[in-house]
Order: sequence, then C-alpha cells, then structure tokens
Amino acid sequence: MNDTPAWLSPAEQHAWRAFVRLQQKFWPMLERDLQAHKLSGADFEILVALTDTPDGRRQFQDLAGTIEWEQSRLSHQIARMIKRGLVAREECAEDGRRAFVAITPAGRERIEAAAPHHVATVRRLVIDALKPDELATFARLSNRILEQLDDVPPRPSSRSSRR
Amino acid sequence: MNDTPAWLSPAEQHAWRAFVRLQQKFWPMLERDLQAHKLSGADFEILVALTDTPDGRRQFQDLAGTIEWEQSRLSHQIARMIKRGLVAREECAEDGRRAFVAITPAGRERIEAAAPHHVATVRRLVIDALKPDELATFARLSNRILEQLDDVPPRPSSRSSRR
DNA sequence: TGCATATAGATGACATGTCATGTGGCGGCG
DNA sequence: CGCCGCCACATGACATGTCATCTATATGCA
Repeated sequence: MNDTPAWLSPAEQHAWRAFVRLQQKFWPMLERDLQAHKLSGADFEILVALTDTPDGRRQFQDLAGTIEWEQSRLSHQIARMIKRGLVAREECAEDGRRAFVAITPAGRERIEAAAPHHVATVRRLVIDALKPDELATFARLSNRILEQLDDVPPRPSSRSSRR
Repeated sequence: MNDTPAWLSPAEQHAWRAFVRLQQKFWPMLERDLQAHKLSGADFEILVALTDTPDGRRQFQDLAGTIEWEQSRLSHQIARMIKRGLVAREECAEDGRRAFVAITPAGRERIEAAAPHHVATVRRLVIDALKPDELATFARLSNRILEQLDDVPPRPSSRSSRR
C-alpha cells in the first residue's frame, strides 16, 4: 500500500525544512519580544480580540470562535488573565450558563503600551524581509495551504485511501 | 519617534494574518496526527535527529545544536523520553560532564512506525497544496524571512534606533 | 599542587496547552 | 410540574516550555 513516495524529494524536503524552521524560529522570537511588556502571545491575542469590540467585551463563545481556540484552553487562559487583572469575567443575564469576558483598564493600558513595539517587530521580522509583490505571493501561497488544511481535516488514521 | 506606520497596510495586514493563521492551525494538526503513534512533535524531532546518525546516538550538545533547542528544554525532554523508554542516556568517558543520548530499540520501532504516516500527512497538508514551482517560491520566500530573523536577532528593547 | 572559574547538564518553579471529566443552568417532553 | 439530557463553562491531571539556579567536572594558572 505504499503508493506514495516514502520520503520527500530533495526539492520538497528543502521546502518542508524551510517551512518548519521558519515557524520554529519565528514564534519564539515574537513571544520573547512581547515578554518585554509582560505579555504572552496568548495574552496579546485575547486582548486584541477584546479591543476589537466597541465595549471591550465579548461572549466567551464568541471569543473562542473568533480566535479559533478550544474552549478549555480559553477557559484556563482567561482564569490566568483574571488573576493578573487584565480581564474580568461578567455574568450573562439572559443565560446563566454563558459568560462575558471584558478587558479591564489595566489590560487596556498594557496592550496599548505593547502594540506599537509589537507591530514594529512584526514589520522588522517579516514584512520588511519581502518586497510588496513577494509579500502578496507569500500570502497567496499561505492561504492556499490554509485551504488545504480546511479541506483535509479528518485525519485518516492511516494511509488508507489515496487521493 | 513614530517614524514607522502605526499599523500595517491592508495588504500587509492580509499577509500577516495569513502567516499567523497558517502557523496556528498547521502545527496543532501535525501534533494531533503524531499523537496517533503516541509521539509528540518534540519526540519525533529528537528521534529523527538520532536516527540520522549511523549508531543512533549523539552528544547532548551536538543534538541540541542540530535541532536548535535550548539546553534546558532538551534536558527536560530527554528526561521524559527516558522515562518512556524511547532513548537512553550514556556517559562520556573522556569528559564526565558530557553525555550521550542514544535511541533505544523501542524508540526506533516507534519512529519507524510513525514516519510513513507522518510523511504522508506532510505531503497531504502542505506539499500537495502547491504546484512544484509554487512550492519552490514558497521555500524561497520562507528562507528570505529566515535570513531576516538571523539578521535582526538583538531585540531593540524599544523603538529607539531609527531604521 | 590548589584554587578560581568556566562548562555541561540537571533541576525546580512556574506558565501554558491538551484531554477527560465535573457542575450548574436551560429546555423539552411526559 | 418534574425529570432528563444538553449546553456552556470550569476544573484536574498531566505534558511541555521557559527562566533561574544548582551540581559536578574540567581547566587555567599562581
């Protein structure tokens, strides 16, 4: 049943390695960069999602959906952020099961302080590395892979069916 | 000192979002895929690095350098893998401080069992999403960003220096 | 030789993520 | 009305990563 090549061709290997190394190197750098403002990438993402609304609050589910996080992960993260005073949990009057997450003034200060530096870093590390048309190409190819990921979510527990 | 745009242009924003979403979506998928063989991505990387040598062993430092991991992270990871019987620690005769990490027969079985499925998944998720020339372009742009990361490692604790 | 310092790696504390499971509120149906 | 099952979120156990610190060995040099 070995109807796919056992390993990648040199060109494929090259591309795969570049892809992997980029990801493994880039995120830690960005995380470390945010640490200067005592924020994790996770914190940042939550705070951005909250400040994207006019009143700085979102329903828990809405938030989870927006940033595409598992419910459990978000629950833990919010619990930690509450402890640090960055966000607050608010009850939902209509449905006792639901909850809101709201950014606190302290949280707003923190992200407003961190954002400019963060954007500058993103620019420095990624945007500036490519010319505008290259950046567009990169985005197009990235999106293509993303679509592929969406198309093939069910994991075929083994290499059973070919394509 | 705000000599860089406060935020990204729409095109830049688009590219940045694609980049982020790709990474945040892809790795978890790959990790889950490996879980079918009870291996984490970290386990897999270690085992691959070990099987890349003729005798399946490497000096600790050599290993850390090869996969570009912090020493501490590797130390913890190896400790966990030893508990699970995937690798073994061996002493170094010449220098009592140094250590070797060697793959065990059990470890070898595990990775040999997991590799084909893993490669097929990589192919399915990434390689097959792009045509060969697109894949080459993607690799080229990825490498360009990687070079940029290498060029700008010292993090400018603030937007102090001009650019 | 004999100590100061560097080096290799281990370890502890803690942040974060996943999976499985718990808990309380809601809604629907007998 | 009352119970059953679903829903939204919380929680606990555990894997993983980071940073700071510890330990033991090796090395340089008085």
